[in-house]
Amino acid sequence: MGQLFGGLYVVRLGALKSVITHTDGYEHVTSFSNRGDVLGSDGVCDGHYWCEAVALNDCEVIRLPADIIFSSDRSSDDVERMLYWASSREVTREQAAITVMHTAKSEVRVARFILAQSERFAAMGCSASRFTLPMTRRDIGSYLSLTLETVSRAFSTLHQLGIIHVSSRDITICSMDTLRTYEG
Amino acid sequence: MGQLFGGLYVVRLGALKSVITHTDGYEHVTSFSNRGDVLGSDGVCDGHYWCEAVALNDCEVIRLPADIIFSSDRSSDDVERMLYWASSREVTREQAAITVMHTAKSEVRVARFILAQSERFAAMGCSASRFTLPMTRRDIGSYLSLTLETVSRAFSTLHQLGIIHVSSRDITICSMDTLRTYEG
DNA sequence: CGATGTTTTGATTGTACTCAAGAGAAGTGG
DNA sequence: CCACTTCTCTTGAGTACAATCAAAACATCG
Repeated sequence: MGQLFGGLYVVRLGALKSVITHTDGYEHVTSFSNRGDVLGSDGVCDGHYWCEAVALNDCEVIRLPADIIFSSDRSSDDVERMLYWASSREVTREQAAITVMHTAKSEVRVARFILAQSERFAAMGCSASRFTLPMTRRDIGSYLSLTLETVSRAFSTLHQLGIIHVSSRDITICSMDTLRTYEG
Repeated sequence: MGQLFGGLYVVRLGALKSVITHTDGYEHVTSFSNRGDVLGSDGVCDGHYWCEAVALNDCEVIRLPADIIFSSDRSSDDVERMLYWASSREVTREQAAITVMHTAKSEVRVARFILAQSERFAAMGCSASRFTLPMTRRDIGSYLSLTLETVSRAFSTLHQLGIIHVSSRDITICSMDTLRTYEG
């Protein structure tokens, strides 16, 4: 965080979280990254990274040096295109996160979060209905602007409603449709 | 909103708000813009504008066409630099907004908001301690993720504490230091 | 095994939302 | 100029929700 922009990073394996530490010590999780995601596009604008990436498990990350990305000969047009695409997706997710934060009920936020995770696992070729979350309840809470207790309670409620099955970080979605249409 | 990117816009006079309308009809005010601010940098990434700008009073806005900004000859380096600078500032403000949204108490959020407005008026050469807000309580609420009633109550509380003087949209900051250090 | 971190659950509290009503400001047309 | 409408703003009362404090079960790791 605050470091000079040195390039982009592509996640090849594992999961990470992006964290912004504010001056008052408060830490906010801004995003979770899986295989195929691009990290570091937050450093493109003014040449400094805004957030810090923390591995949630064993990771493998590939670095794309800045000079390759911004080479003056136009041999790297595809890289540049990818960069724009990545930062565009970042904006989309940020906006979506803000929307979710406004959605009143904590259970709905958590339901949407589980759904989003499910879709990302599916996109990686894994099961959409059974997966193990790589992050803690505290991380989820920070990401959704909730306390870890509230997140835990939301998981329990969704479990009791028979929508999902929860065993610590192992999640099984019992009724995908109910989860999708869940509005409290 | 959703329109093809056609360039950037510089505010020459007046005040505007940027609004994102979500699919469920919910409107969220993402920023307020004054003289000197740049609008439209949200459309750079994927070629479509994400939000809509609404004038809060009589405005004068200058358009910088896209082809001038992205001209292949490097005669427009200063424009390009301004573009990056503007989008960088956008990110900064967005991050700051997220932080403020996490600050628990509504009165603190409103206090910070008043302070930010004061600084922006000062930057425009106007008085930092006496100004008229161009936006409604509802707009402020949307921006700070509060209801208009809560915003109104926060103004009243800060008034009763003798920190500011409020008469509808006319604000007078009585004790700048107290406002700056206000933490509830 | 002890130590540390994570998760769950309970009880209580506080804050902001909701609903509601009225006052004030601003603009429209007779 | 004055009703009339339409916004905006304020204030009150009650409620709902998530935060907080607290404790115990569970997991992970050296």
